[in-house]
Order: sequence, then C-alpha cells, then structure tokens
Amino acid sequence: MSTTLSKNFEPGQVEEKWYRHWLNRRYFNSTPDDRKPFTVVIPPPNVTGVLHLGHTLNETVQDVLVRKARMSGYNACWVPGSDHASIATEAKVVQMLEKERGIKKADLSREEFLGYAFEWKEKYGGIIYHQIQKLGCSVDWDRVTFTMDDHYYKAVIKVFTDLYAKGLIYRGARMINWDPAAQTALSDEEVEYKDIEGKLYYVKYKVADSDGSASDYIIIATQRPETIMGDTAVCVNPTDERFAHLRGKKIMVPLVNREVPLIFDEYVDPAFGTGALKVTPAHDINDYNLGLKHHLPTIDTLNPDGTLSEAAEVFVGMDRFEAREKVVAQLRELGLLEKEETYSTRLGFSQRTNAVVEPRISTQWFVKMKDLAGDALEAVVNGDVKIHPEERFMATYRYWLENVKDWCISRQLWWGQRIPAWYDKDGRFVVAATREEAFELFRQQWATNGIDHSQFTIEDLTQDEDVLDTWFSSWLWPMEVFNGITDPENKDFNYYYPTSVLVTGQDIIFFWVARMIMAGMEYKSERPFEHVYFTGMVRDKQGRKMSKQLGNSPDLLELIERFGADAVRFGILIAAPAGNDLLFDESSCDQGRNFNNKLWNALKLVKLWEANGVAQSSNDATTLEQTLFPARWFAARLATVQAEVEKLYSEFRLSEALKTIYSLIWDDFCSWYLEWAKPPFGQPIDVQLYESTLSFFEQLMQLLHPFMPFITEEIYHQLRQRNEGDDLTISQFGALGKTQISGAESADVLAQGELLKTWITAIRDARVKNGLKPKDAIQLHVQTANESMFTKISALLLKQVAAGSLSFTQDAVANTIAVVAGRDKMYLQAEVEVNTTAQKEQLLKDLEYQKGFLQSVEVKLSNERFVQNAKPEVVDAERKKRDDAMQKIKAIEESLATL
RNA sequence: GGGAGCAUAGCUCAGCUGGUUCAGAGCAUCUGCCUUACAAGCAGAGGGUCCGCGGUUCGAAUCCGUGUGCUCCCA
Repeated sequence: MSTTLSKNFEPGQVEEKWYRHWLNRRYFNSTPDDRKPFTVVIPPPNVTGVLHLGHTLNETVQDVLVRKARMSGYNACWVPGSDHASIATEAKVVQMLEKERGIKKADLSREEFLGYAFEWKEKYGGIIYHQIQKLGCSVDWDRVTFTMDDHYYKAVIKVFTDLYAKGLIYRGARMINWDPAAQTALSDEEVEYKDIEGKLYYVKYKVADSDGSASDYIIIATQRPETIMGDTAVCVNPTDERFAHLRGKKIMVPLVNREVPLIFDEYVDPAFGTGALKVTPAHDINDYNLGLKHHLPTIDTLNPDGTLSEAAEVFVGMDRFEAREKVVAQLRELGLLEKEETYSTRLGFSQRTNAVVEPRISTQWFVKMKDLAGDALEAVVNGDVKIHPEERFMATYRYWLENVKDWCISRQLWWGQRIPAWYDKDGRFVVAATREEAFELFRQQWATNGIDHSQFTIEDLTQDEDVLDTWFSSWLWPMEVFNGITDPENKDFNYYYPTSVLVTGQDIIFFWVARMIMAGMEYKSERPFEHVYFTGMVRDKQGRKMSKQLGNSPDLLELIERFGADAVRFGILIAAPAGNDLLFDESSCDQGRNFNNKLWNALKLVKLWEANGVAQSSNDATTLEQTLFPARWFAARLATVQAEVEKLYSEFRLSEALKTIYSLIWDDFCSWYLEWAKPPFGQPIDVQLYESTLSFFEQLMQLLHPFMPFITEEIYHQLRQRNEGDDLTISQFGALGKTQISGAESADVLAQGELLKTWITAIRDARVKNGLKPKDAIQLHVQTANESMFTKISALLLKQVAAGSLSFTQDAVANTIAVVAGRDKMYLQAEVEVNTTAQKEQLLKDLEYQKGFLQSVEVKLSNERFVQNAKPEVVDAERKKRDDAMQKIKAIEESLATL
C-alpha cells in the first residue's frame, strides 16, 4: 500500500478543515459546569483595525494558555470581542463620509452620523474576527462582545451614574489636553511626549509708563510666541535683584499692548532663560496654577481647531504654527525680538492623531482616582493579582497608582456612550440613565429649591453632547462580557469571574490594566484576573517599532498564506522571550514551516512502517530488550520533558516551552528515536516498537498542540483511525498513555541513551576526520571497564555507524583509528590507510584540554578551605571529576603511544 | 531631572536558589553527503576576556558596588 501523503505539509486546506470541524463540534463554546473554569477575555482590538503582529503575539499566547487549560481538565472559556475606539473610528467614518459620499459631519444630525458609523462597523468590524479565526484561536464565538452592544452601553451608563452618585465623578473646568485635530479632550495617558528641537525666542516686554529707554523693558524667553496675546502677567522670582526696582510696575504685552502686572513668585527659576516668565494661564498648566494663585484673568487665544481666536486680536483664524511665524516676524519688525536660539524640549502629541496637544482650560468630566487607586494598588502589592514578569512592571504600576491623577473621561465626539447628564435651560444638571429619571430628579430639585418650573416639560431637557472615553468602557471588560455590571447575580458571571489570565501589551498597563483592577475591586470587590502576563513589543529585525510609515509591519493574512498559521504562531512565539521586546524576522516563520515539514515527514515514515507491516516480537528476552531499547529510552525522555514543559507553563515561559518541545521532537524523536527504531529497509517493524512509536507520536502532538493546533490535529488523525469526537483539541493530558518507569530505571536508561549518542557522534566524527565515507566498512574494538553497558547498546551502535562488528579488547589495536570518549576507548578498524597525523593532532588537543581541566580541579581539591566549606556533595563531585579526568588522560596517552 | 530594565558566539536570546547538565540554543558560517521520511533535509565542525573596573566568597556569567553604553516609563 502506497502512501498518499503529499511531499510536504500543505497547511491551507488542513487549517480550514479543522477550524470548521472544531467549530461544528462546539469545542470552543463554554457553559458553566462543575469543572473549574479557566477564563480569558481577549484584549479587545480596535474595531477599525486589523491584527498587527503585536496582536498576533497576544492572541497566540492566549490561545496557547487556553488550549493548554482545555486539555488539562478546565472548562476553558475565551471571550472574543472588540472595542469601539471612539476617536479613531469617528475619524475614519468622517473621512469615509467626505471621500465616498461627499458628506460633512457638520451637516449630519447625531443620529444620522451614528447610523453611518454602525453601518461602517458592520462592514469593516469583522476583519479582525476573520483574522483571529485564521490564526486558529479557540475563542467562544457565541460570546463575541462589542463595547457598544446594548447591554454594554447600559453598563457604562450605569457605572457612570453610580460613580457620580458616590461622588467619584465630577464635572469642572480644568486644564486638560486638547487634541486640535480630533477636536476633543484627551486624558493624560493619551498624550505621548517626544523630544523635539524647538526655538527659544527672546522677546522684549516694555515696562509701562516708561520713556522707552533701553533699560525699561524686560526680556522674556518663550517657546510659544503665538501665545503672547494670552499673557496676563509677567512673573519673576522675588529674590531676583535684577527686577527688584520694577516692583509695582505694569508691563506691556507686545502686539496687543495690554497692561499686565509684574508678579513675584518663587516658582520662577532665576537661572533659567532671562529669569522672567510670561504668564499665559489659558495655555500652560504651570501658568494656569500661577494664575489661580495670583487671581489672574485667563485669555483663551485659541479655537478648538488650533487656530487663533477673536481673543487673540491679531492673526485671528490663522493656524497656531503659522501664527507663530507671523508673530515672530512682526516682533522682529517692531524691534522687540532680541534673539532666538535652538532649544531641545518635549512636546505632547495626541496618541491617536499625532497632533501637537494643546493645554487648554475646559469644562470636562473627571473620575476621582485616589480612592479607586488604593484597592487596585493593594491587590497587586499583596499578590492577589500576579504580574508577569513581576520585577519589570511592579515598580511602574506602583508609581502610577501612587501618583495617580484624575481621569478626564469626556470626549467631544459622537461615537461612544453619551454622557448621561441632563441640563435644564438654566444650565443646572442632573445625572440619570434616562430622560425620565432625569426629569424626576429635576422636579425634586426644583421643589426643594422652590424654583417655579411649571412651564418646563421633559422635552426641554437637553442631554450632554459629549461621549465617554473608550477606556471608560474597556475597564469594565472582564465583567460586562459576562453581563456582570448589568446583571451582577447571573450564573455566567459568578462562574467565570474572576478571570484566570489577562495577556496584554505593557503599553496599556495604565490605560487598561490598572483601571480594570479598579473597576473589579469597586464593583465586585474582587480582582478581575489572577495573572497578568505582559508581552513585549514586536519590532522589526532592526529593532524599530512596527509602523505604517516604515512599511515594516507584515500583513498577517499574507504571512499565514505563505507559511501557514502554525508556522506563523511558531515563528512569533519562538522569538518572544517572556516580557522582552521581540525582533520579528520572517525567517522564524521559515523555521516554523520547516518544523511542519519535519513533523509531516516523520508521519510519512511511520506510515511507511505501517505499510510494511508489523512483526511479532521476538521470544528471546535479550533480543527483545535490544529491540525495545529505543522505546524505553524515549519514554524516559518524554516523561522528563513533559515535566519540564509543565513547569515552564506555570512560569509563563512559553517561548522556552516551545523550544523545549521543538528540540524533543526534532532531536530526540526524529534524529535519534526514529533512526534507532527504523527497521531495515522493507522489513516489518516489531509490533511493540510500532505501538510505542504511535503512542509517542500522539503524545508529542498533544504536547505541541497548544502551540501548533492545526498540523498536530491533522497528524493525530492520520496516525490512527479515530472515532467521531476523538479529537486532539479536547484530549486530556495523561489520557494518551502514561510512562510507567521508576526514577532509577529512567536514569539508567537515559544514561545508556547518552552513551549511545556519544559514541555514535564520536565515531561519525572520526569517520569525517579520517576521510572515511559513510559507507566504508569499519569494525569496532571497544576497550572499556563496563562491557555490559556496551552489550546492551551494541546492536544499535553498529547500525547507526554502519559498522560490521563490535568486539572487546584489553589492549590497543594496531593500525586503527583510536577514539576516546568518556572513560572508554574505541579502535576503528577500516580498510583504508589511517591518517595518523590528523589523529595525533586531535588526541593532543583533547589531552591538553583534559590536563588543563584536571589541573583546575586539583587546585580546588588541594584548597583546604574549599574542602572544609563546600557542601560534601560538591566536594565529592569534584573528586569524581578528578578521577574521570585522570582516566581520560590515561586513555588518550595510551592511544597516542600506539600511533 | 526621577525611576526601571538590559549588556553572554556574527545575529536573536537561554542560563532559576553562586560549584561541568557552565560557558548553552536557534539562526548564520564552514566541511562532507541528492543515505528509500525529510536538500525547507542529513552527518559533522568551528566560533565567546560572559561590557570595563573594584568587592564579597574556598569558588562569580551568576551576589554587591561603580563606570560606560543602549532601551523603556514618568516629569
């Protein structure tokens, strides 16, 4: 019977087939039962986006953990979903409307716009889900959640009204970060600071009522001359002698010629710049605080879109950066520009639009963070929530929470949960989930305050125009995906919450992770997850961030198309040490694909054995023991590695685990075991050995399955005829056969295996070094104190090195190639002339090394303090090393003597 | 300016509680092989002052200090 398996593994169809099968069997769907739950919620990707490699890494890690748990007796539940990404999505929809339909947002009503937005979401929001499927993720598709789903919307509103009632949300005018491109407020976390080279302009401010002589002006250095028109004071340090004579004077603001006071405050550093500071309370946080302290007026000279406002008086309507040029030009013209110098500084950029953020006084909604932060910090510090890798992120987490600032949550956008605040026509407001509740609250308020509102109807209430920050919905994610906010006592929530592991990028530790912990502690008095695993950032192989501009971010679907999903998963995981950034190189996908082929070809070999038929085992015990030696050895190896992998999982060292499995399969199983077990060409294989091989192969596929689910499932089914429902995806670890082997026996057989491997390699090496072709016949003469050990492995040894015979000898054999390994020696008798020079060289090299080694050991042993202080087993080990080395030296010297 | 992390083979990284499983893996390189599972492969090999300096210790890649160089976070 000839095999019908393709030359190489072809992932496309196989992946399609198995993913569909798994879905049909509903393996990924979870409902509460009496098993322990293992719950993971996906960090919701942005609905506008596609999966980039950072996501790919995250999803792969989650899938590995979830599949592992599913195969370890847990009721695994992985909830997929996406978030509505307020700013990004709104921008995309606005752009689409203008480009494709010629519609301006300003011409639409809120309802019309939202209609288009949902339409857009329906059209493009599915792309990421398709990618998650292609990657093989075992998510429960019945549980897909979107942060704008009805129940989710309600949850966000509920939390808002609740926190407001608790006094944890307030509305007020504060200095906030304004994104002039998106035209909305941002939270502090959404601003990214970058070092840039700016200019420092030295501007002359005249002292009022002076005669205009040179001594009567103050020079002020500023980076932002376009804000001059918003100046409402000039500030100097009270101890600064240079300005003492000007106390009580007024200063003229250039260009607008406004008189402003000269104020004195310690805040100003006399050593910086000229020692004088222009104070622009509307456009700088520090100036704002100074303004509050000194009761200065605030003049906002900018419009929401970053152009100069009427209040600026000059260059009204001009963009702020253009206005800067103009202001500088005019100052120069007026002789008010002393000089300019380059100056390196930091500027805030909007994380979403990359626009330079404008500090601005604005009335917004805020969450008071102090109280919420306490429990969230405690949960991590006391180990209730475990961070991995801990040492890296604990300090960061703690610092942020200990210094947390209030969170600006209102956004001047339409796409998102609309703030449930309602205003009457006098500007009073109440917070309520619905208009009806709001009206009722107003009626009570009016009554208490004796306000006559008899003419005022419910229709006269107006709702706040703004929506909430997307993170204000995301922070409820682990709860509300199970309806934990809207329906706190439901069965799912009680069963699945708290979740088991959160896998996410370290960049959103504050945005999301910390806030989820706050929400969890506030609304369930319980951590939202037991473990947080932070993955590193994916960079290109030159260490640069993946970005659209650089074009260095590969397309996931295209990668899967080229290499197969298993290979991509392998490629990204093998390169991702825990918590470190990973430099992604497509060559690691190559490695993954090659691994697929290795597995595939191993399968072909086993199928070939099947085709050649199996033979009854020998009745002779010795023969049988030799025949089955590979199986005993591999069983011990497998058991060892299974335990290692288990440990690595518990430490979240998935990259290491994968490497370990890879090496077990490629080196131990394919390179050694299969070669040892391989029957002579065309001959049947021993039935027990064959059965063991199948069992090993199955167990290997099971071990690898969480990492590479498709090919392992395929091979599992190719290996044996399976009953309906017998699939690897749901198989349980330990159920596919256990190794019954004692520790001592295991150590023994592993040692034999090592001896065998050592000698195979040594002899092959000797062949190469002596110019013997692999097929040239050789005879082996072994000189050893441990003949029985060699007897056990002799058959395999002969086979693997293509030797004709093995015999024991007490003395050197003339005219042979001497090979030393460990304490033993072997003489290779070949039919070709022996190159003694090369051999001598090799032996001398070995000898030198061994002598050096022996010396270092002897130095240690002759040191009394070592013998006294070191642990006895360490000293014993050193003694053994010394004996070993002496034996080896003796063996080498003897060999040299025969040459 | 404050804090954290990293520095080991040409490249990317392992190396836990100090002691040959301590100098490792995978790519890359070199040599020989189209050997009936696999050339996307097989069999071998070479390659490192474990960033510099000091300390603790019988013993340091490993612990401590310090310098240098990168990276990230925060102001």
